[in-house]
Amino acid sequence: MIKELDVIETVTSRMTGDERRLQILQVAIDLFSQRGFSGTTTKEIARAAGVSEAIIFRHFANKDELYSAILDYKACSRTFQGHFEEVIEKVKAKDDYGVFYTMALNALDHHSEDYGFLRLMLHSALEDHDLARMFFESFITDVYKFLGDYIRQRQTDGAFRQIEPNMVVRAFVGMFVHHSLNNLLWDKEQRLLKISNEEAAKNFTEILLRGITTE
Amino acid sequence: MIKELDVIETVTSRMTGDERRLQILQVAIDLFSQRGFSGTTTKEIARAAGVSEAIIFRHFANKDELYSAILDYKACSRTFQGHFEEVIEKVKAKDDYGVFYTMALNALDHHSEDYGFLRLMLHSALEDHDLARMFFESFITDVYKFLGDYIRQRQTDGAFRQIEPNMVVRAFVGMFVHHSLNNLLWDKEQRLLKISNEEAAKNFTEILLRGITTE
DNA sequence: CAAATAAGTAAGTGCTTACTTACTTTCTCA
DNA sequence: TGAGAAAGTAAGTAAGCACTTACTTATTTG
Repeated sequence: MIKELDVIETVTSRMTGDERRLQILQVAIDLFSQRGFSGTTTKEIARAAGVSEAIIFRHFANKDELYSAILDYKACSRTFQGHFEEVIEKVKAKDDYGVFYTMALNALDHHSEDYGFLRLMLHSALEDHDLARMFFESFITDVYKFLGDYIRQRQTDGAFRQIEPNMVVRAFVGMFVHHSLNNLLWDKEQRLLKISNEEAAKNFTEILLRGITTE
Repeated sequence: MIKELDVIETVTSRMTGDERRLQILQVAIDLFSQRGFSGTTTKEIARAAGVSEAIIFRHFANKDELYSAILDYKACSRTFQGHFEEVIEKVKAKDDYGVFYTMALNALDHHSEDYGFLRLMLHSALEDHDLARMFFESFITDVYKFLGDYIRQRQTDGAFRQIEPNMVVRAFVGMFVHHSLNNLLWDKEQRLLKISNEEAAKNFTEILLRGITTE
């Protein structure tokens, strides 16, 4: 009996400030990604976090600051980081297939395991929020620089045709981002194209590489 | 003096029911595409249409019906239709470059001249509204069928490699849709890649065709 | 162990929202 | 030309919104 009470007390026991703050933030991220900023009420967030509305405003001055806090959170937790490491080896080895395949597969896997992230980015981009701007500045530009540099190098090697490198990146990124977006937004049952991420990455990479290598 | 009054009266004169209904609808489409459904108030719509809020509810039973009416409007005005006609000639001539180039250029031009349309579709897809479903059913599936059939045919001709045709469509559509989305959402100043629609369509088509033709 | 501190709540506040009512102005045509 | 229909409005209403206040409970610590 005492044990059961203990368990309940543990489960139900109050959190420290930081714990609660983080939990509210995660709940908010989840809800914002589903319904967007203006589509989510503070009442809903409170309910989902299992607390009263007032404690949300103890941790965040207002609703906007809640949105802004996601920025720091995402910037620190760096979902974006560490995505290149695996690819860098392939770059050093000038393994064209490896570079593009790994890049695509990593992205596709990340998208399918955290599809809330894509939704959050789309919402914040449509709402013209800083979160989208930061994502662009800190990640998209990096991808273009990273892949662009590789393509430039392989062009001077004579391995790739002379095309504007960023054009090539745009084409390639487009393939797998559109694929994820398609499965997330329009064709959730994947009626048009049901395929594993590996298969998709393989096909995209093959199409691109044949498309840009010198014959 | 009388003339000036006349002009003012003409400009300010009351509309017929149908005219007003249509105008409200167009104003609503514009605002929904900017701010989304839950981010737009009926008061804002009324203000933008230059009428009192009450007349919105004379024409549309509630805010939801306003959203639904866009469905019929867009379905009738068929922004989607007539996009294939130009391509059909190229298909008949088995002009591979023409087919894909025209397809891409048409889409890119359409996106850049009506970028509100893309925003509206994204919003409604994120909000899981019927509008997005209809767009998918009536247009996206058509594109996949149309291009997919062409690819299948050219595969039996021995001109294209054996790849899942819808995979090829996904890759190609991805290139130009992502390009438009990128310019619309993340890189409005086109800092990463400033290029004409013609140039983009040309490059995308070349990459794809080299990627899928038999060597 | 008591006092300070921090986590928590119930019940509000005033403002905004979608939507209505009761009334006025303009147009149309018998 | 005048009555009826349709376009329009001003001024609401109740519910919902972001946010606050005044107070209660639990946890830490000198």
